[in-house]
Amino acid sequence: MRAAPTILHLDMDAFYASVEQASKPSLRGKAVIVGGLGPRGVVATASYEARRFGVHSAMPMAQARRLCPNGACLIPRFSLYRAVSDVVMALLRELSPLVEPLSLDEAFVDLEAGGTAFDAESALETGQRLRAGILAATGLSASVGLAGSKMLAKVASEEAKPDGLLLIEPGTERALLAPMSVRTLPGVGPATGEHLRRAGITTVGELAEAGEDELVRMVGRSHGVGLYRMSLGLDDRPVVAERDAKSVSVEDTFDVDLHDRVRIRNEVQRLADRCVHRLRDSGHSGRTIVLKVRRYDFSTLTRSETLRGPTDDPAVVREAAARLLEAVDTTGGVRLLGVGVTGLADYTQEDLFAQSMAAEAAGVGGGAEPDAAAEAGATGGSGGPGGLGGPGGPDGSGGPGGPGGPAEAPEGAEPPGAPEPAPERRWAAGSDVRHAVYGPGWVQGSGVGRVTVRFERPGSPPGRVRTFRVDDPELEPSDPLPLVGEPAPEGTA
DNA sequence: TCTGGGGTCCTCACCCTC
DNA sequence: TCTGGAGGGTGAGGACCC
Repeated sequence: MRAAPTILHLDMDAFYASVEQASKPSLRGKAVIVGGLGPRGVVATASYEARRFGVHSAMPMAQARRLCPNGACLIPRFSLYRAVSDVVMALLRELSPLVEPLSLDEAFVDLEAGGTAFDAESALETGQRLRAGILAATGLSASVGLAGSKMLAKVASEEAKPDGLLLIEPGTERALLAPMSVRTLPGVGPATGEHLRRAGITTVGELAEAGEDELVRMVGRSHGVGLYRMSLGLDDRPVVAERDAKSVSVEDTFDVDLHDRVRIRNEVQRLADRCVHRLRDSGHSGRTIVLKVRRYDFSTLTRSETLRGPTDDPAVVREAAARLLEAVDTTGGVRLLGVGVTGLADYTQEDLFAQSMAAEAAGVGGGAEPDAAAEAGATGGSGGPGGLGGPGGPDGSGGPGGPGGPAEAPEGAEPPGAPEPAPERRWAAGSDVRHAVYGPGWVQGSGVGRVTVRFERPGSPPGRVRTFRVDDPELEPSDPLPLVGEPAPEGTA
């Protein structure tokens, strides 16, 4: 165990919701819920004001709305969160070269490696300075945990929330951890927590008393040994600055279950293309293609296929995904589809020989019916128009919550040859806009051909609300404004 | 009105090779 | 030649995290 508490864990408080409150002055001090707004959306983050109503992450958005009917429900704006996160991570890198980001709003820092702290006193000073720096640079509060290991530093920041700092002195770990819930420990989720609870173990102290052998018997070798060590406060995992990605995947949950086999095939192709796009963006190729299907009853299955060599060829990934789909029974409906690539290589040179061998081995182009044939025969295995029955035909539009996921068109109703009418502009709640006359603002709500915009910006007083037709030519989507640094011009709001 | 998206890691089963 | 075990690769699923 480390002698000095020089591992720092940073956790931004209710990050997405705090960014929204900072960027939308009228929401400060109010309940804000960020997440998917579609019928199957879930909460990504809730402000502390919303948490008082019982709203929390991963809760279905519909339930959150019931608990907190007056809360502002907004779609996430990842580009803005990423920009704010970049500012925070840059501050961390001034403290040490060893910064391990866990997500946009969390990171470990090895202060000793950076020479910024060597004992409790210097660590505390560094932590306070960091929190002040983050507040000045972003306007946001952060919680900091300091300890001799990653696990304890994370526990400390959790205890310090919100807007606090806590240092765990060496030697006090076991006493501090003992009364805490086993769920405090990383790696103990609902399933393991329930498993342990049934064995009469609910606290970290009871975990330590159970002993390593008993824990290994209960939850397996790897997990058992790790749990026992953590229950004693032992954790020697180093802070790792660079981690190689191991997989790339994309998935979509549909507002309404898909039944039509042709539509399902098309969605898989679309996902395969998106996945390859992401794969190429990251400079990787990959060898194993994974298809994920979540059925109407929430049961999830995966099918995978390993090629002879890595690929980033969209056609190869599409074909593999299509082959995998053929082996999956989708009768009853599909709520989610996903395509992923694992076994990543950091080179992208196409090994055509490997691909052709793999395709041959799998029977593609070698006499088995090609996918094009399936494409042409629109009946597939779904029994033709019977697939239309489905879930009672809700329109799936759900008002203004459009971009939450792919909206389900009426199945089997392919677009006719007639020219398509111009699609109605959709304004997602929370998204940034700019009006030619009133300037920057954000969408407060939209429906029945109208969109309501609040005109305010970071640093301005709470702004006025105005309503426009959704097709108002003077209203345009815009990029988010920075939270700090751009003074609000006179006359705003 | 139930349950997102993008990941990592672990376990187990099965097959094949040595 | 047969058999058993070790070990790697692959495929599938579960748990967990943010």
